[in-house]
Amino acid sequence: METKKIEKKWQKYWKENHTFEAKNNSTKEKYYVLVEFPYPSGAGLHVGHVRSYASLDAVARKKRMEGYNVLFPMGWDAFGLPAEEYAIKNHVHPSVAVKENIKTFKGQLESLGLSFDWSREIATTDPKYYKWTQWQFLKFYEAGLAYKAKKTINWCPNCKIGLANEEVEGGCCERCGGPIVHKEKEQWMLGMKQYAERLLDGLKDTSFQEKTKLAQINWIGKSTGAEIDFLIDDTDEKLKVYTTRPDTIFGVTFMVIAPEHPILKKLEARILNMDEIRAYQDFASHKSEMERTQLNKDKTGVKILGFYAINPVTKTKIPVYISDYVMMNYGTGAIMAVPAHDERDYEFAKKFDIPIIEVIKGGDISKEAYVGDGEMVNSSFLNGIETKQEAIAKILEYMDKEGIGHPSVKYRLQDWVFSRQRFWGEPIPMIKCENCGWVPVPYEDLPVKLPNVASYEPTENGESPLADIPEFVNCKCPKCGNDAKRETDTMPNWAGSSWYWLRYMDPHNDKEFVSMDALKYFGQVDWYNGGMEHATRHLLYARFWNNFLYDQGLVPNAEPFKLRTSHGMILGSNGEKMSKSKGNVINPNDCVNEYGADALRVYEMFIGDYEKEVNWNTNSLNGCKKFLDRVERIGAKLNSKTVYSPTLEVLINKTIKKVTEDLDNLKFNTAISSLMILLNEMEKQETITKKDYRTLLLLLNPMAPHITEELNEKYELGAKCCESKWPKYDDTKLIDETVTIAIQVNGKLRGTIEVPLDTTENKIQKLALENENVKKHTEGKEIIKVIVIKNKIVNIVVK
RNA sequence: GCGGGUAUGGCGGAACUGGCAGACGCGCUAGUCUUAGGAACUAGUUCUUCGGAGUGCAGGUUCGAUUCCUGUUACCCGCACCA
Repeated sequence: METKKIEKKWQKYWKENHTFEAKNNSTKEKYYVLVEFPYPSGAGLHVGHVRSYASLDAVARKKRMEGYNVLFPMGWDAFGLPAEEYAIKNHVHPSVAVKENIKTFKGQLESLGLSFDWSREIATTDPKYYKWTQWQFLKFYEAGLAYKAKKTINWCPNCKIGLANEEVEGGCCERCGGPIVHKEKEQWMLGMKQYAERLLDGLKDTSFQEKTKLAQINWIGKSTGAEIDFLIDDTDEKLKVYTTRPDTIFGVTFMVIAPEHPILKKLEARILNMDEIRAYQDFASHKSEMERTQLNKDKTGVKILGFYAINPVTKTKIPVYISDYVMMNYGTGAIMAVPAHDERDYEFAKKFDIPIIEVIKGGDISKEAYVGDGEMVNSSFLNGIETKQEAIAKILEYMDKEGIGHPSVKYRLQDWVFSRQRFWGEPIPMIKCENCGWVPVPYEDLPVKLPNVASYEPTENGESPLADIPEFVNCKCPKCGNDAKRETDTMPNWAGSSWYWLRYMDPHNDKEFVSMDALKYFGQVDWYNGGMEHATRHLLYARFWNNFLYDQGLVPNAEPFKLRTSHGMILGSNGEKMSKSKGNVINPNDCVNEYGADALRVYEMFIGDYEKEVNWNTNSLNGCKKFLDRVERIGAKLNSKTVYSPTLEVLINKTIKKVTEDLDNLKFNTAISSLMILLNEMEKQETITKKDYRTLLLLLNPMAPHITEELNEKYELGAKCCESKWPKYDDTKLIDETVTIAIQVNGKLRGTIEVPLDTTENKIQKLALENENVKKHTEGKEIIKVIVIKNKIVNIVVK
């Protein structure tokens, strides 16, 4: 039978027999394998998806054979801009395009024979799904963690959309690449910052790959320092600063506050150069994020005339500047500047001709700021202290006693901007009432559905297109019954993916977002694989969300994922990222048509180190096809015996061990190469036994599920592979009876000898010295030492 | 600037806990069979002046280093005026 028919045949069999459906009330131990669900783009499946799905499919299939009740689900992360843009152009509801795309994607995934449990398929755009996304938003709201705030946000003037920090790349919009500006806007926020420490700490309870943990730690950006109050002269007003170096307080010669700092408003009456300040504020806000970060060497700012700050330790008057190198959204939006020991402060001081006081010995402050450690000077009671830790401890003790400062911890992580001014997202289920303020949509009224309309363009003032739809906007206040208006912002793309793995556990439940029974049984995701590009954003949002649900008693574990792994990208054969414009895109469909799904799967697992990016190579795909053809052809050598061939027994046992371990350790490439080695050896035999062949097929089945089932059936070797037990190896049969021992002279290989296993060291040494070639290299030389490592190597040291 | 990673044949990559570097595959070469082959099979394939030399480079530890240590270079990724 030809490949295509075989593959269709087995795909049909699995579907009709519900072979891969996980059971919710199983007595078996569960194993939850999760791959990131795709955004169903019009372009269809990418070979990169296949790499991840095929590899984790092999894991899932093997775990099933090992006796686990495996949950391996798939769904669609289908909200997002492309569908909306398509809708704007063609005036069709985005759900229409999404439906089409899902159909294409699903067909492609099915043609690969991936063992997803399709009975649990979900889509974030399905009202039955986003009802519960909205429901969970209300939980955040009730807990005080969802709030509306006027925020200086990252605004993309091109997309007319507010972006989270996570969506800004180098000052540019991640989507359109255009520059980001700052804009004040009322936005729904989720209080993620409060969870910073938890998110940091929770990493200890996961076995994420180290690089993923580090990316998260970096992103959360914890820093330990102190908050110190500087009084403003002639007032009770305080300027609170955050610093990691309170020990340098005697070196403070000026202060800098962010241009948006509220104290400017408060002390407006005293400020003599308010015009100049306003002009600078204006200049800073119109500067794009790009300019603000990239031209970072050139410091700008304005000295505030009209008040001073008082150094709480030295009681000296200190001038205050505004400058955009201080950010309002980090720390307190104000810093104490120590130009002698901070590069940025140094540059600013040089530019504005501010004095520089050295308080730590070791550098040359006429040339640059010295940021290293050293002896404290010009610092009153700190003088003479040699280490940073000691100096910080002493000054903090002093500050605490005097009530002027205290230790403080800050995080880079910000609250999550949860509003988007877009149509194609989950409506935020809130209602604004003149009398009652913000009122949540009652639970029984969920979901707040997206309406059917003709135009999907954002409004000119940047509001969601929903704002232009009176039938959607106008409603009654659930509390007082008066006329009210619906929130027209929608949730960000990350919302639906922040809990989807939970819904898979109980996808058809219309009473609860997931039943507690299902949650308790399936617990955490055992193995979650996805792209490295999601190591910070998606993974942090998801962990935050799950930690919150845990605090609400809604899920039984704080951390959602035990293990997180990432696959490397697949690049075009020219080493560049696959893209239409470069003409190097490989379509998985074409590969399946020409080589078969099994060959594509095996190739993508064999292609190289799973975690590294790799160039596509169609020749190599063909090589994998040839391997499968050889597996098929060797069936002709079958004899009727049901034990292992003695000549193959050790190798088969070794191969079982290797494949078993490799599939658990992301080493898909060497798992396959070990099967190739086994096949090579089988081809050298006159005949092979049924047991030899069946073991090969069972081991290969997770990678190449169709052809192995077919051959297993054809030669009547036993139960269906997918319904059989994973082969076990015999520890006592892993070692060959003879070993080859290398003989070195002065560390250089001069010969090898074959000896029975566990030959004594004396005997080996004797044999080694008798070796002809070895003699040649030892003749006339003094043998100083002979090192014999049993079963391995001999090294003869001569002079 | 900070944090992390990588470096092995023509190519993708193997190598357990320090013990025969280059497994496995691609490509290439020669041959067999064929009307033909971009099929299949067989043999070979790190370089070499045939002494040796070889895992980015320079050292070190060791009987022995791709593996451990010190220094260094290149490239890749993440974060970045974060106080």
